[in-house]
Amino acid sequence: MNRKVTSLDVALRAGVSQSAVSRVFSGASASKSTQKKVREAAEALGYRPNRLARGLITGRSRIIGLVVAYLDNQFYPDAVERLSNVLQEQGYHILIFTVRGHGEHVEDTFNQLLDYQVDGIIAASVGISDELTDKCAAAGIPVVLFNRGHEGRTLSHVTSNNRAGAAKIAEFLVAGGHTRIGHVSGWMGSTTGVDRALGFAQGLADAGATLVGQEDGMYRRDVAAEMAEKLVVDQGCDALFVGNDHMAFGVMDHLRGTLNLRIPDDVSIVGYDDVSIASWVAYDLTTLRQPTNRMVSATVDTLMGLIERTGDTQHIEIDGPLMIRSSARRPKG
Amino acid sequence: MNRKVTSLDVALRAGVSQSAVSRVFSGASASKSTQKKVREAAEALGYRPNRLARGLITGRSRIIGLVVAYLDNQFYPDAVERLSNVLQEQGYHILIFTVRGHGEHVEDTFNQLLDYQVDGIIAASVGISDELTDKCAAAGIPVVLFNRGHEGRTLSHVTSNNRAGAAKIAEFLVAGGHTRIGHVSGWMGSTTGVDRALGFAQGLADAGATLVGQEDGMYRRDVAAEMAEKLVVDQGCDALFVGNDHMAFGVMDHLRGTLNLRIPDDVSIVGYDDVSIASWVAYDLTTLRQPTNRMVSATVDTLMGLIERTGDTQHIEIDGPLMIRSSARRPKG
DNA sequence: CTGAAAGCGCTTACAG
DNA sequence: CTGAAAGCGCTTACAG
Repeated sequence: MNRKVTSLDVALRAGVSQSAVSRVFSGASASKSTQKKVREAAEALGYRPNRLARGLITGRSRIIGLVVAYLDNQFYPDAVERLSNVLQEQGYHILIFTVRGHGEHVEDTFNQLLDYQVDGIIAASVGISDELTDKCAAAGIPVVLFNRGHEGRTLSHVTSNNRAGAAKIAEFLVAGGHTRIGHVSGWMGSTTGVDRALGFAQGLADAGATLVGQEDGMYRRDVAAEMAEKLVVDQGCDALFVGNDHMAFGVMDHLRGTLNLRIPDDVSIVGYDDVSIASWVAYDLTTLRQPTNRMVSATVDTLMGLIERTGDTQHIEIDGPLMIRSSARRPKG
Repeated sequence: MNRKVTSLDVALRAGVSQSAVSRVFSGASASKSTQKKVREAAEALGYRPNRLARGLITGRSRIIGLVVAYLDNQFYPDAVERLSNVLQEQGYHILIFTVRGHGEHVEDTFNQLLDYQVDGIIAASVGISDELTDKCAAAGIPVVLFNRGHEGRTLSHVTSNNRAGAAKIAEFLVAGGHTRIGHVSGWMGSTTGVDRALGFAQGLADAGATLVGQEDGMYRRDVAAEMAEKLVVDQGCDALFVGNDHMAFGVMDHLRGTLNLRIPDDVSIVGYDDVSIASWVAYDLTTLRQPTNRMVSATVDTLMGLIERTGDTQHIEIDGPLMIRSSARRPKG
């Protein structure tokens, strides 16, 4: 294994100074002839600038820390892929940290992220404490929450319009003629879970209906299935809004497979996210689509604005459409 | 935003030299009293060592580059999560690069990875050209292929035993009484696709059966569905081995949803991977389980051995069990 | 054990 | 435009 080739090696071969080499690769001014000599020497030697060294001096690592949980919920790998693509286009790369959903180790994770001198942090599906917010602020590292809101006004966040979306679902279910409507919520320790539950309740109220029951599905298939059974069997619900698609699939499997109920004949099911599985015929789930592409763009734009100090803290909510499929009874006419 | 706190700040406050601070944090020798003074000062100042600076001098970034495609196939996010967890335990972190499945941009991706001075590279579901292999070797960066083999002997790789696994499936299908057996293969441009096809053909031959037809599913749901239709409708297959679960779900959806066939009554379907969706009752897919945990451990162990120069190139194939569920007819008795 | 010094591979004022 | 020099925040021989 050969010694690493550095800018000095290139300089020697090209017959210019090391600074000249640096200038060529950092896009600073350099004459055509210097450019040419340097590029040829670099090519011959297989030289590429060391980004860590560059980062040390510029204070920009071009690394974005991404904290993510729930990778078994297809929404997240999909979002990670799109975030990665958009960030790569801008010359940034993702250092990924996986955590459990309910907030353990998040602090430790953030510390490690800061050690790596990331230029910014995207926290997907993870809540952030005030201390952590302060610490990042003190370190000058901008944070954007993806698919999670934040109580305070200090952190940027990008979500779909969870309240409006859930209200749309409520309206749809009532219009479908359902009278015993229940909600298997997302984890009520998350803003997303809370906002969807709030919006749903409000939507029902606006349509003159009431919620028969609500249980916390904890974003888990098994828990959601159990809660759905409680709502349907014990409380006689004939329609369920399930807080995300991932849980909704578990609910459908349990209702059909174990309880032998028909969907939507016996129970209507509506989810939230519109992950690609939702359109698979085995589920054909009616669900509110999260506008992932626009959420991703907004997240990256916000983060870049913060990093480059051209933008400010943003709280963005994007409306998504209801994807009407066959898992829930459709309104007549 | 405060200026970054450095080891010098800590040294000043603790009344020791900057080297002493460094020693405390790098675990080199330091007296109890120095340790104490430094830790207190660091705590008070909120100091944490800059890993980039450390990496510059040690030549170890503690970053592992992970190149991955097909994130819509649940096998990969699952593997990424486990790789990330195991690596994190060892003090490494993952810089993630997403690429398309069929090998474009892989070269560019690797270059960027090298720019970041990664200590090693894991390529999941990505093939590597010989030039790329050489380049990484020249840079002294070890590469381990995950879930892909490699023609040459120079690259380490970890897979399940694709041939044995596929042979096991062939045996199972023949024992189930099927006589018209087809294969929707994984992309034949990948070693995984090829090995499974080879093993399947061999398994059939060993069981005294022959393959009715084989089509390339390209690891895509839609393509696989189309090829399955060809095999079943045009060639009268009554059993299909589909090269991975992700395609198998697409095939099942198409067969049941569009062609109105019953599984396994009309057609038996067997997949490969045993992603968690496979056990969902909507599919209940008979499939060969990839031993993901062991593959991940083997991958990380191999990579660590290479990085620390304590280990050698490895070619590891791990056997996985056939998970018998209801998507394929079971042998009698 | 500990401090002063050199150096990792770059970027960036500063003169010329 | 270009080179010499300082410096980013660390680690690590080298003396003491």
